[in-house]
Amino acid sequence: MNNGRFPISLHILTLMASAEGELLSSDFIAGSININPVLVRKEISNLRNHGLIESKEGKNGGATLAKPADKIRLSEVYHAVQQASLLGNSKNKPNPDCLVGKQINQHLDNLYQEIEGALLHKLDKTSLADFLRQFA
Amino acid sequence: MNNGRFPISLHILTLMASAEGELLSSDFIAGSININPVLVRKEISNLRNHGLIESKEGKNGGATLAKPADKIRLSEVYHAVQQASLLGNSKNKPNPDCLVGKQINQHLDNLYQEIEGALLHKLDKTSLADFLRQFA
DNA sequence: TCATTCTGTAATCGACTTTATTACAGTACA
DNA sequence: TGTACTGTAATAAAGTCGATTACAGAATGA
Repeated sequence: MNNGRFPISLHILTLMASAEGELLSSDFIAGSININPVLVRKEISNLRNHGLIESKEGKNGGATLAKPADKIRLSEVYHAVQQASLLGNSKNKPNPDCLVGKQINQHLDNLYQEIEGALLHKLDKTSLADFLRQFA
Repeated sequence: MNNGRFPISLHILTLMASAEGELLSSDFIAGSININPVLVRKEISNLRNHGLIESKEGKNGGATLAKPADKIRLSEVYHAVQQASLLGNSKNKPNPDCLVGKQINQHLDNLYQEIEGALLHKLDKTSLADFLRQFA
């Protein structure tokens, strides 16, 4: 997956969960994460496409959660930002004349799928509300 | 983690497991993975530092497993190549004046540690010999 | 001894990816 | 109708990854 995006998306969602329905501007969020506001808007756009966030344009606009924080699983966040395989698909084209090379990608894929299953199981057990609750 | 290295290291180790004690040259291995031999030697160097491989310099040199394939857990391979956090530590320095920003890295770290635990549990159950056994 | 065939390692380059930045159209509000 | 936002494209800057070159050192065997 695109490593840097998960923490950013989770940060955004955590801020919104703590704001309890208030609309947050991309500038405000960017100030908390300490990144560029355009990047925040891009992530918000992605999270919106995945049904986690609603946003409003224009003056006094901003974004907020599309559903209660206890209804958002961290596995959904993972799915929203996940692009590539977890441990990295070898983009190499191994030698097909080699017994190991010929089959390894298939076996790697199987292994990744198992591992990702374990990871998603964990993430599925934690809601955004659970995550927020840790903050003192 | 450095995504691309896990499959490469596992490929190397799988070749060695299938070669049963024979010394394999970096050129031969590179030919199976279809990457540059220098990269192979770098990975071998790393795996050697982690006690998984032994190598011999000079003519007719090469590398072989340092212990039987059924004594090598895939979790060891993961540890050998793992550098960064699984889901990616935000390298951002969040705003310390923000309640969420101030604490989020700590909570992200905790979350990652939990998830990584689940992942390692899976990888710990498979040995290199198990992995090789899948190859027809 | 000495040419050969390897490993080990550093250094550099190019390709690719990621993030920051600039720019600007569109929308809502007061 | 000015202001404060979002949405999005385009470009630039920075960082990362793999390939490649280069070369010293080690083991072998003729």
